[in-house]
Amino acid sequence: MVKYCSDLTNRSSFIWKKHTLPPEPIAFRKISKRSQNQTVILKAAEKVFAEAGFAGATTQLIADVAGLPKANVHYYFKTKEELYRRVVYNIFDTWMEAASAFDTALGPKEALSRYIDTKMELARSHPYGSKVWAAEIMHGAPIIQDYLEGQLLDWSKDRGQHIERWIKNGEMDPIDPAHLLYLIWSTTQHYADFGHQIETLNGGQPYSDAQWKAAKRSVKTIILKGVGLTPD
Amino acid sequence: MVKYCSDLTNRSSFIWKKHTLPPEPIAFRKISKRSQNQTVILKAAEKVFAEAGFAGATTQLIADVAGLPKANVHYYFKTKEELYRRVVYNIFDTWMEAASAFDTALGPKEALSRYIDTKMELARSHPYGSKVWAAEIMHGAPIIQDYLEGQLLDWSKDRGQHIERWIKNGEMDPIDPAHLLYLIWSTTQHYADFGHQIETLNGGQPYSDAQWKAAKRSVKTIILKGVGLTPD
DNA sequence: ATATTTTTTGACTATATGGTCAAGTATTGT
DNA sequence: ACAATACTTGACCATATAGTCAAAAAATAT
Repeated sequence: MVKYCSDLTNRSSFIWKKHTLPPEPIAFRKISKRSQNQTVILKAAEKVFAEAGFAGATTQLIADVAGLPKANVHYYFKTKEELYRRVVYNIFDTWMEAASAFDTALGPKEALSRYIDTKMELARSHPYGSKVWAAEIMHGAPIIQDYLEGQLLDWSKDRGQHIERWIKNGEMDPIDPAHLLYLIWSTTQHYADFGHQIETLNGGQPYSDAQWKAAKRSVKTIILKGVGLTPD
Repeated sequence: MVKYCSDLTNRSSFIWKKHTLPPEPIAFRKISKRSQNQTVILKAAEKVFAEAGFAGATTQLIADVAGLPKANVHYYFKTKEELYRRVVYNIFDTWMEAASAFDTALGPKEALSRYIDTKMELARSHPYGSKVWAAEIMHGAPIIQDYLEGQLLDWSKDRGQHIERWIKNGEMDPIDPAHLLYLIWSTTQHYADFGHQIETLNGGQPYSDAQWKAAKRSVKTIILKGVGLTPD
C-alpha cells in the first residue's frame, strides 16, 4: 500500500480562503481527501460496531456519526463487511504493535510489567477497538481466524518459550505460560470491555487519572506477585 | 409466578403410547407444556444471541434451533426483546447464585479459592450465557442496568468490606478489593467469552478435563499468591 | 359427549436496511 | 481553457425480518 502522508495529518482543519493561499502539493491533496474521509469513517464505524455489534450497526448510523451521507460511506467502502474487516484489521495491528512491549530482552519483571502497562493504556485509549475485538472472537472469529492461527499463535509460542526459560532459570515461579497470558489479556481488556460495569460500580463516574493509575498498579501487583516476582 | 413443577422435569422425553398409559395429573401437564417449550426456546435463544448478537439473532433462527415454527416462538414470547430479557435475567440469576460461593465465613483463602472454582465451572458449563452477558455490558447494559446498580453493587460492596477486614487482620496482602474482583471476573469469564481464541491457540482442540483442571489450578495459583495467600 | 381453553402453524404485512445509480459538483492534469 | 478524473448525494430498489392473524388441532374441563 502506497502512503503519501500520515493519516494523522489533517490539513482540512484549517480554513483556506480561496486563492489567497498557495495550493497544497497535488499528490498530497489527492490522497488526503481519500485517507481523511476513510479515517473519519473508520473511526465512526469502530464506535458503532462496538456499541451495536456488526448486525446492529447500520451504515446509516455510521454515516451519521461520520457526518457524511450514507452513499458516501459506500463510495469508500463497498460493503458493510469490508468496512468491518478494515476496522478489525486495524485493531489487530494496534494490538500486535503493543505486543512488542513484551520485550523478552528485559527480565520477566520488566517485560511483564511493561506489557501490562501497555495493555492497560490500550484499554483506556482504545475501548471501542477492544469491544469490537471481543465481539469478533465471541462470534467465532469469522474475519480474523487466519491471524489468530498465524501471527497470534506465533507470538504466543515465542513468549511462552521465554517464560519457560525464565522459570527454568529460577527467575520466576513455575506456571503454564498460556494461562499467564490469558490472565493478562483478560484482566487488561476487562477495563475496556466491561468499562460500563466498572463505571456503574464506581458510582456512575468514569475513572479519573488517579484511578487508572491505581488500577494499573493493582493489576501489576497481583500478577507479578502471583508468579513470584516482587513488584516495586 | 406460580410453579407446579420444576422446569428440569422433562416427562416428554418418554414416548407415551396412546391410551396405554395413565395420563399425567392435569395441573402438571398444563404447566409442563408451557414451561417445557419456554425452556427449549430460552436455551435456543441463549445460544443464538451469544453467537450472533441481539440484532444478528433472528427469531427464525432461534425457532429453527428450538425445533419449532417461528410463530410458536412468538406465541410464548411476544417480542424478541422480551425473549432477550428473559435470557439475560436467567444468566444474572445463575451468576448471583454462584456468587454465594464467595463465602466470607470461611477465610480469604477458602472463600477466594471456591469462588474462583465456581466461576471457572460456570465458564465451562454456561459459555453462551457468559457471552450474552459480555455483549449486554459492552452495549451499555440497556436491559440489566438496574440490576448492576442494585444487587451487583450491593454484593460487591459487601464482599469488598470483608476483603478489607481480612487485610486489616493481616490475613492477606493489601489490595483494592474492586480490582481483585475485576481480576477474578475477567479471568474466569475469559475462558468462556474467548473460548474460541483459547481453542485456536490450543491447536484447534477444545479443552479436555485435565486442561480445565490445570486452568483452574493456574488461575487460582496466580491470584492467591498475588494477594499473599499460599495456594495448596 | 360437549364446551372451553390452549397450542400450533402457514401465510401475510409493514418496515428497516444494505446497496445501487445517475446526475451533479469539485478537483486535477495538460 | 478544457478534458478527465474523483467525489458527493438524493432517490431508488430488492430483500430480510419482526411481528400478526385466523383457522385448525390438541388438550382440558364439565
